[in-house]
Amino acid sequence: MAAPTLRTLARELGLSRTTVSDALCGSHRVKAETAARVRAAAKAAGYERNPLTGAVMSQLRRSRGQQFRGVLAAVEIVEAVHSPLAQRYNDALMSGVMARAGELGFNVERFVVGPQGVRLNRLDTILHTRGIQGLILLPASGFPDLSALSWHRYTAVYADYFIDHPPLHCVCSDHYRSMIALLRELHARGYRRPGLFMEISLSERLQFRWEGAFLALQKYLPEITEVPTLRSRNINFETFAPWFRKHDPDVVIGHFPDAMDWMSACGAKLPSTHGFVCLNRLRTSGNCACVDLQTAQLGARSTELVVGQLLHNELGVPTQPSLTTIPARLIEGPTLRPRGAKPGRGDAKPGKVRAGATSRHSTSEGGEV
Amino acid sequence: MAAPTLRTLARELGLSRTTVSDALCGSHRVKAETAARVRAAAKAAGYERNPLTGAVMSQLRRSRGQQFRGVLAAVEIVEAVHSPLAQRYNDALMSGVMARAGELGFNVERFVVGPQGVRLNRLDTILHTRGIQGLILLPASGFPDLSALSWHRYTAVYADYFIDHPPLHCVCSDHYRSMIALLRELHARGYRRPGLFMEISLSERLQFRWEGAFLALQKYLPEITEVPTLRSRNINFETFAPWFRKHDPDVVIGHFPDAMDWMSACGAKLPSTHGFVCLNRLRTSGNCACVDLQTAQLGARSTELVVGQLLHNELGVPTQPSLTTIPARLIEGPTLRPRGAKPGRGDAKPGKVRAGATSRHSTSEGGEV
DNA sequence: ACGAAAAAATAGGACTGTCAGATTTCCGGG
DNA sequence: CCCGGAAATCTGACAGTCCTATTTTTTCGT
Repeated sequence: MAAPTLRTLARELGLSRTTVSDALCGSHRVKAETAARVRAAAKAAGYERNPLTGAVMSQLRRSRGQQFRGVLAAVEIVEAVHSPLAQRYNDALMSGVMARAGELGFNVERFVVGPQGVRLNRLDTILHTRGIQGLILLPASGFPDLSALSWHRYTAVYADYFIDHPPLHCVCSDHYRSMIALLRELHARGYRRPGLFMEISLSERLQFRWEGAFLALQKYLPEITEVPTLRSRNINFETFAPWFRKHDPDVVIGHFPDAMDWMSACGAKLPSTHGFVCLNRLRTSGNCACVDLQTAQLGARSTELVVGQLLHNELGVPTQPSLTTIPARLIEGPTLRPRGAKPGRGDAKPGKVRAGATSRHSTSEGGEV
Repeated sequence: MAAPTLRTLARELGLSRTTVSDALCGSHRVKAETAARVRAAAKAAGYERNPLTGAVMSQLRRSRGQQFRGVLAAVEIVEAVHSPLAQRYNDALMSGVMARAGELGFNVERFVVGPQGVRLNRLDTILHTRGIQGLILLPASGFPDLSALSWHRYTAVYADYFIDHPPLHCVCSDHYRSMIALLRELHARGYRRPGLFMEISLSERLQFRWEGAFLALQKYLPEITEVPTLRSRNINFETFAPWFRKHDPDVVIGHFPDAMDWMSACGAKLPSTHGFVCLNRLRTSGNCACVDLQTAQLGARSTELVVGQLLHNELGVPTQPSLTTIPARLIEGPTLRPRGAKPGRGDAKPGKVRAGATSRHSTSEGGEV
């Protein structure tokens, strides 16, 4: 006897194929009693749905007609005040989200949760009544808890490193790899005493990824003089200057562009005697070399993930959350000497990558930082 | 305007959809003149046939709706000999790939590229004639170059950290975060002198992620005594014993289970005086605590990514490659004392996590390692 | 030159599972 | 008894293929 199909099964049961399909997918549109009956019959008949056909049919049915496919929610969780930087970061993310969502046929609506916006259970209601199923959660300070939402109705991505309530897929910049690539590039330009300053709160938030990569590569790059990291709760001229004067790094890496002034005040000339790289482009005003975290790309990829799951009807919390990362890019600026230029001081040799295993890495990842 | 389909095109041309389909497939059943006319119209209308739908329909028609499945290729690139460990790793990946592929309606075929298998351009031909479009590339040693394949025909994922020829999406274990979580867990169990040994080649391959996380957390965990990492081209008893005797770590972390013997030979008792964690479960024989890299999950996620792109007809090299990671898990074993147990030596205090920011991390990521 | 048979070209039907929208069934209140 | 609304169920349309049916064209013997 031939393998049973949806239609065969439906005829046997005296139901329509749709009802059978819905019943087997656990749709709420079917009466529980009927669904049970269908499942029993399917099991008895040895029916197995063809998942590939199902996927093809699904996208077929959806793509029919006009372009508009639905609405995504961009959810911002604001506990207290929102720093201007966080706001700029979220705006950059959103530009990527909107662009890709538009390409994929979705509209995006922004919601703010917290004291200044709606409460969580109110959001749940709004999303439900509006029929919104796809959520993009913008980075929140601390450890946001969204477990109160009815997750069986939504599919979501958190645009930051980690969320545990509930454990969702995350999308974030690849800080670790970016630091590795940055140091390799600086090394190739002849810098031999890279120094890193870092506020402890920032470092903790990223699980020390900037610093971990920095510490590891200090050990592995050839001819490096290890400059200890300046680690502090509060980085300002008073904490920076003694560290800079004592260890005299030939290139300084850190989050605050103010460091350029501090370096100058200590007698450094940029870029002739010393270099500087800011770790976040959004903090700069375009007057120094910096790392572009590719924020818009992150937003775009987040959107792709959510839409992909939406189109396959994958709602709820994922069984195994994953983290998707995108490498950052080095933006050139007047605070770094280019490749091949002569170092400004005697203790470093002209920038040429040494042969060996590391140089192969350097070649393969040279374009990005 | 909606995307043109076979039927729209046929109506425009005043032909039946069958004729159009045959014409586009270059069937001899259609008059050459008609075929040319159809191809011109298809190009003008921007018609693109959905190959996956085509495959589904074809098999559906032939096999009377039996269980049709698409096909994915799992490609193994073997330069010379394949170490037993690499083989076991790939097999574990494959089990995850096969399982998820089955759920999604795909069969998987394994191909071996290299001296022992087919050449790259031969693979290209095979995949083309078989109509295979989805590729899962298993980890290869070194820096594999697959740019010779006709990438406009395929969508692929590399199941390792990085590939640049061509730059594809990658899926890999999150070694960095796993080390962070592992150290937090060891700290919570009262260990205060963690020591890491690492072969340089291994470390380089992973871009020092194990070590980077280790170095960073040594700085940030409270009450830690920093034990320098044992770093060597070749780790054996002769290199291990002096390091172990000199620094006396209270828990040793590394890839080789042999270290347990070396520790015993130096007078250590596991787990009463010292602990040990192997960094790769596949290297152990189940007699020690170890880190499970979640290999099957990685295979599953890789498959999801490839299938997702296939269903959306997204072929070719991605515009922006991304890296997807999954955290590893700590597997308990007789070489670690449990949480709350008393340390075996006087220099460490009972295992209680200190209050503060780090403890929140520890709580939120405690389950995984 | 004509008609029948052969050949070539094109058209039709059936097949899968899904989803939006239509239709039917059910139930309580007026 | 009927109306309104909700719940449950059904209908139709959709993709590309391939086998078969139908139409059109060509061939060829008389």
